Amino acid sequence: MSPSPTDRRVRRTRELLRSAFLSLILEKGYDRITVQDILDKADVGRSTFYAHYRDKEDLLHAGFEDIRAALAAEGHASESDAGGAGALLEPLIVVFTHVEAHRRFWEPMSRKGGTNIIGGMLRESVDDLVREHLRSRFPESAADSTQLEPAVQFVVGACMGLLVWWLDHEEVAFSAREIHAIFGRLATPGVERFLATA
Amino acid sequence: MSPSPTDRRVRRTRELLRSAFLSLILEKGYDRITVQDILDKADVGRSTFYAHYRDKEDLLHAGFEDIRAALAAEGHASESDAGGAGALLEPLIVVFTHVEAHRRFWEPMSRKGGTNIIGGMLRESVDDLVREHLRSRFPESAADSTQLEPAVQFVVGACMGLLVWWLDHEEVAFSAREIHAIFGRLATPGVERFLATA
DNA sequence: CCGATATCGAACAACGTGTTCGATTCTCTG
DNA sequence: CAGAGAATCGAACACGTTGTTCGATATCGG
Repeated sequence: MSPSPTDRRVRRTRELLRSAFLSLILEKGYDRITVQDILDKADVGRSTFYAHYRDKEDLLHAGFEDIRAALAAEGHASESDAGGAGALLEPLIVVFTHVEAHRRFWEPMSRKGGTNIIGGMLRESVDDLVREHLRSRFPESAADSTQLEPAVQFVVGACMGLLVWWLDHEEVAFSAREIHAIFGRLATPGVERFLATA
Repeated sequence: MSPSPTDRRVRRTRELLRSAFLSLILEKGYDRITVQDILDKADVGRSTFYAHYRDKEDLLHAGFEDIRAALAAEGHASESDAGGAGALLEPLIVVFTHVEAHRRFWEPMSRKGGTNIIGGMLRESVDDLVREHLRSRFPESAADSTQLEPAVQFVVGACMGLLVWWLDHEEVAFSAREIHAIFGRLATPGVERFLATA
């Protein structure tokens, strides 16, 4: 993806920007961050920023690659562990544990107003995970995308719905395992029935 | 909500702004609209706009009240029709038919980048609908909000997921009734099991 | 050491926002 | 229908943000 640049200055600059951006997200949320904020905190010249990234969102995408890759990897691991044995949707536990571990980062996702970019990126990862998982579990149904896709969108939407609510209500204090169990109980029966009848 | 103003000028101005705004949404999507765009199309003075609305979003909310009310009303009607008899989640058909009827308006909701405000407003309506419906169907479970809420968020998320996908893929060509049926098949079993065991 | 390259930083143009205020026009009421 | 009150106009303004440019300077890799 990003073939580590040879020049030390480039590495330095990108690292400064990336970490400044991250801490700003934790501190005030993505929407309220201004390019100037990033410049100040990273102590990097304005023109330098635009020499590396097109804009704020570009920087976000670049920085998000790590998280995305990590999630996908965990997903695959959990996938092959379970083989085809475990409960349907069991592999999605990685999403919940991941979000639990990076709660501070993902919390802004649930903010009512403003852009949903951060949530959108998590959604993409979940989307990939779910689609691949369902495809491998129901090879016959998977051929017909008007059969598989609705199920995928249904599961992803439901999952994101629960995630956002979970993040937004710290007082609820479910563990990742608990909320995932609830998700499983709610989603599994319908999805199984829907896709089993190929 | 908005106690129809007595002064004709006020009514006129608000109507001009509202309809200009709506046609702009249809034409270029919420995000790309500028206050100046609205002013030009409505042929209204700048200061006049700010005399009525705090900003773009305020205008959106005001204009959205109609849709919101309509949806809630349809929901209630469909609710009492079914009594407690019909299939669980049957009343949600109104959401799908509504979106189908106003496809042009809701389509921007599925745009990847940018704000999700429009979708958020639809979500709020669906949220109300679902919560009230589930509450009336499962009075015992409803008492415990850690029981009811996850189910609500699950259903709303799943519904929105399907809606967005549906809007985004005109080529799929499901009717409102069909997509709602799919939704029902996917959601009903899990929700019923989850909430029945009070 | 040196040529190439990255960074700096100030200045700039463009755009969007929201406010102000005096002049003008319209409406409701008595 | 007159006139007090209220709404509208519109231009100007201050402000913040964005993305670009360019010459001077610092730093790198070979």
